Amino acid sequence: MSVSSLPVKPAPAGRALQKGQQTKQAIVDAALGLATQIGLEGLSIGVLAEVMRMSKSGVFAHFGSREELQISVIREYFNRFEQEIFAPALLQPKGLPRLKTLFDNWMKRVAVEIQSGCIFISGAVEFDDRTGPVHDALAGSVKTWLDAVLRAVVLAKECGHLGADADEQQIAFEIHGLILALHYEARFLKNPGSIARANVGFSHILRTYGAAASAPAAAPAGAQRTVTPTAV
Amino acid sequence: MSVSSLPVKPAPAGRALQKGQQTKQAIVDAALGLATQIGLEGLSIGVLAEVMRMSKSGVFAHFGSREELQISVIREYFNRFEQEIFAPALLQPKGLPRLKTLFDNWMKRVAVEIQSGCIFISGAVEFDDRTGPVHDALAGSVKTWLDAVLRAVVLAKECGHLGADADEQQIAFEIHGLILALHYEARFLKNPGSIARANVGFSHILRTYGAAASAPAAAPAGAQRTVTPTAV
DNA sequence: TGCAAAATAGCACGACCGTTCTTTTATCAA
DNA sequence: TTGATAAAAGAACGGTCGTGCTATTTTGCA
Repeated sequence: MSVSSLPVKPAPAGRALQKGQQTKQAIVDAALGLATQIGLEGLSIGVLAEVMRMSKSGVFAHFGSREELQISVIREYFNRFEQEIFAPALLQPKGLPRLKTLFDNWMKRVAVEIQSGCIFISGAVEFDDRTGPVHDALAGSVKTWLDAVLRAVVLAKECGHLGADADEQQIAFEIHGLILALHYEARFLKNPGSIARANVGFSHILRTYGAAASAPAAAPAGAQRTVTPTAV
Repeated sequence: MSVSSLPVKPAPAGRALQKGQQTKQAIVDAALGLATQIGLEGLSIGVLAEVMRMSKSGVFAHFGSREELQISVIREYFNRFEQEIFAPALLQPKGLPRLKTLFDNWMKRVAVEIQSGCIFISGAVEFDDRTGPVHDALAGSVKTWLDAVLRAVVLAKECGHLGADADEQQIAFEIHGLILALHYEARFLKNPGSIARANVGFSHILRTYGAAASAPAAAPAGAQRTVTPTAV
């Protein structure tokens, strides 16, 4: 049976359904704005409808369930994350330049999120012992992102920009810790100077694991080490 | 007017009100158990009453408001934190021994909280842009605790166990980051090996900021540094 | 044992939640 | 302009929430 023989072919084939997708995108935008502030769990269809100046059922119809709305928000957040942080870093050459750009862009984003919040962090707390599609969507996005960071570290090591004995997972872990501490201390405790401390911490990591920092093979622990400035 | 001339003096002066305080403590215990899993916001009087096999109003009467219940939970959590982590560390001599004990006990606690959750972390996310008495109680407890960590670092530096140019706030910040990364990656992402990475990170911090790691005064950045084993 | 007071239960309230169903309005191609 | 269809609104549902009120039970001292 050829496709063209189907009854009338409901017209809007290539053409987008225009209005519908358009307001749906607007709803997701607004929902993301709310979710960053009050969390994915705090996000309610009622207040979202109020913000959108729509009826609850009007908003609801676009998603069919609250979970689907939350997943849409996660996807949108991930896309922006990728676009603002990851994509520009890929334009940099592999190795330290790319890793530094990645961290810098991440820091810029978090600096904004000190005011607005980060759903990768709040969501981790909200869904850490829950199962279901929302948890999976969130965990998947976070893992994809952290894997991208890890890959940047691995490439930097392969380029010889990090010590041959550097543990890539360890480095990624410590970088993640700096970001989390920044978010915690700046957003919750309102501690000034947190941004500077995260940056200093990153330069410490580069110094500790920098290529020239590797001790000669089989050197006893605590042997003298040469530490390069790593051109920060 | 003498005290004894007051009307009958409602008896239970020195004597505790026994039963009331007793069940209240039991309620707080149960509430803490729930709050670590589902958060302070997720904590509801209804399910708490169910767990306690009491009526909602029976539970409610002990606190007068949900906020007071949450604050009681925060206080209880802080007390346990102090008792399990901080008090034993004070038995150690100032300097590195005490700092290490503090970190080790903290790690032990977090290792448990990978299953049960930590309200200093989940609460920070839930109350980071909210005001009121619950936020204040939580922020106060966290600040007190982080200040205790900072003081341990300061003492270690004063004892000469850390480099003279070591930034105490920076060290405390990086330690906090390790704990947060551990909690995030182990509890939410179920990444194995996170505990080891936090421990390795801590020994890196001690190595980086260790007393012998201090470069001679006014040495140019990137000058040779001697790194001691720091006797881990 | 008796009795005041404390502790707990029972019930109802208003508010908000996600969701379903039905009806009205807006869209867009023919 | 018409008419099928998508989009949005409206109203209602069962549910849970925190909280206030009034009874009932329990406690602990005289």
